[in-house]
Amino acid sequence: MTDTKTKILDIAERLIQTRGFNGFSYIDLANEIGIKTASIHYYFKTKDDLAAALVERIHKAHAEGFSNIQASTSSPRKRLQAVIAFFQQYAADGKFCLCGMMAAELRSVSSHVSSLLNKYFKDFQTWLARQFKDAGASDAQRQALSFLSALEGSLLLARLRGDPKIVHEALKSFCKA
Amino acid sequence: MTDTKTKILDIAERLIQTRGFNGFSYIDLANEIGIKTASIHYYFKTKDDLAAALVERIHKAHAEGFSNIQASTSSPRKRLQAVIAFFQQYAADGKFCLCGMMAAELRSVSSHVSSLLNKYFKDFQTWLARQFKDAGASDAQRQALSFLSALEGSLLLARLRGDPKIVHEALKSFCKA
DNA sequence: GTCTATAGGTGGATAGAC
DNA sequence: GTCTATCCACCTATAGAC
Repeated sequence: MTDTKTKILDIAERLIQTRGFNGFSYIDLANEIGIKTASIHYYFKTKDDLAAALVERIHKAHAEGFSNIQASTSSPRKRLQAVIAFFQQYAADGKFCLCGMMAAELRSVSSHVSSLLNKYFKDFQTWLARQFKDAGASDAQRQALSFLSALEGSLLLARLRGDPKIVHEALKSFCKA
Repeated sequence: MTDTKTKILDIAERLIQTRGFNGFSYIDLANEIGIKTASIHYYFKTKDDLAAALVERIHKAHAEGFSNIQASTSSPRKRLQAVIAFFQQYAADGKFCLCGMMAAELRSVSSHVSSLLNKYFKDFQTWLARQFKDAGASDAQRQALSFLSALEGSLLLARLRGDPKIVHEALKSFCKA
């Protein structure tokens, strides 16, 4: 049996990825878990605290995921392919990137959360840059920025069009060059 | 003196680009204009009607803008540069793309608005593909998709980091090849 | 930890007067 | 066209009992 705090995080993560931070409420969480909203406040005093916990949790999870890819996959191009496949699943599930969503709704979160989002994307870009550098690119940082941008943008378009393959299509060129 | 309906559209456009569709209310519009919320409902019966009008208006405006660039700018690469400069101004103003924002908040709008968003991006991609084709690319449609994705994603990152130049940086490679 | 109860605010939307 | 008045639903958050 999963504990309540984890349940809250799991459901909130899914709801933000599908509906956005301003598109769900504590009542949605409470109803799905079968508790009352007051109990959610016991774990996360404010909605912004919940947002911060979610960004930190997904930052950690993705960092571990990237680390695993680094260890298990031989070539930099194949590592990038693995990342694409992972995020394409978001689109297939009707989800957007959690941090991308919050970056869109930036004005609705505190500067603390905004700072956590910045850290998430900075680490993501650094990992990507390492792949491009290992592949022999001279402008690894810029390529990493382009890849990251195209990933976020293609997730938006893929969900809008109901076609997850768009993510792979938009990022294809980065794995060939 | 601008008429009320145009004022509503102008202010709503800015608020959606900065705060998102779920991040502003009829009271925000009414306060800025100096009227009451009931008067907003006279022009736009529901918030979704307002959303639809905004997507259609910006679709038309951007189509005309692209048409002007097509007529006034000689090379396809320079035309893409002009588009980048236009959207980079959004980031400089702390704004995201209106249609990108609504694509993120997709679950909060009707299927009618969702359909209008699809049309907007389809036309955008078609115009971009024409530029890549004119520049001699064999995979113009795919390049257009990559460009569009990177544009949307870089707008998110540029605003988050408070650095508009990121848009130009992320799209640089498309204007060089 | 979870509950009841409630505060206190904001949301979109409508009816009908002017 | 714009207003007043109002509805009713929803939201985040808190106090205090169990």
